[in-house]
Amino acid sequence: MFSIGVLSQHTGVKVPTIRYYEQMGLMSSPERTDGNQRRYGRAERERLAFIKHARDLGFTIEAISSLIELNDHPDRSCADASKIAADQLVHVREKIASLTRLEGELSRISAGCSGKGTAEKCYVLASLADHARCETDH
Amino acid sequence: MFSIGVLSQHTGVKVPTIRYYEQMGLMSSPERTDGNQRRYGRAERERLAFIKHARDLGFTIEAISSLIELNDHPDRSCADASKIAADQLVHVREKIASLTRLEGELSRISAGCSGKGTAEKCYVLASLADHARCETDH
DNA sequence: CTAATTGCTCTAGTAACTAGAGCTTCAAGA
DNA sequence: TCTTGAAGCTCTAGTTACTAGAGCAATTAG
Repeated sequence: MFSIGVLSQHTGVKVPTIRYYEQMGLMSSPERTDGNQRRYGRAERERLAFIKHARDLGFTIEAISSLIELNDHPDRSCADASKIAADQLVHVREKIASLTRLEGELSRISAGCSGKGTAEKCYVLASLADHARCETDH
Repeated sequence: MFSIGVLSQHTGVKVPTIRYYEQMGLMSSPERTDGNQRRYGRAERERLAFIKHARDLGFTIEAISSLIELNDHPDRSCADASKIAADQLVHVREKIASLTRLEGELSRISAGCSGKGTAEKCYVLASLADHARCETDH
């Protein structure tokens, strides 16, 4: 059994974040010492690693709740897990596409200004003021 | 002079968002009717269009404040505006890079599961439980 | 003149934490 | 055994950029 600080070091999840996950119901309430401090075991470390990995992949807390629920019931169909992962993939791809459009516009705007002139003739400011200068929708 | 609803329609910025921008100091307090309703003119519409365009490009409210400040002082150097745009470009590129890494991992994980088996053997769940299965850092 | 629409302010909620106050417990050395 | 400093506890509030809702007042079209 180890303390929340040790669990934090093992998993790379900050101490307040672990307590936050407990509050949100992602982690169940652990055992406590007589002095009311949390004590964790191997199972909890694995669950937290699962959560961290999913968060790193951009899953929401809500999605992770569903994934954990499934993980705790090995006999159920994994259709939901499959769908959650597929949805997240779509979400990430949409974000990449949208950011890539922004990147094009921004690099054009940024390249147009050396930063050595005055605000009056600044290409950055002029571009922001006049949407018609843009090449793509956004 | 037109109302906040008309300004909203002209710019595509929602009414509560316009009031929020005013509260945040991005928009200055407009004239009011005797009945205390906001009335806007051409200059305000242009400023709001500027703000919307910058928000669409992902600039923060704080960055937009600086950009507006510069826009209001045509004689100043545009070095700050240039830097803000360049920083934002870097930020967007970093995000794209990070999301692209996620996309690779997620598509691998998602492809490994048809959704037709049980949770026990689910590749999605197994992948989340075991970071060692991943090919890249994240 | 009336009714429907729009506007007003204020508070609280969203996601996923993070920071801080003020207090208690633990662990290791003297 | 005592002490002291680190770590832990709970609770509240702050972060970003809005969004939703309550309860009321003003405007405008017919």
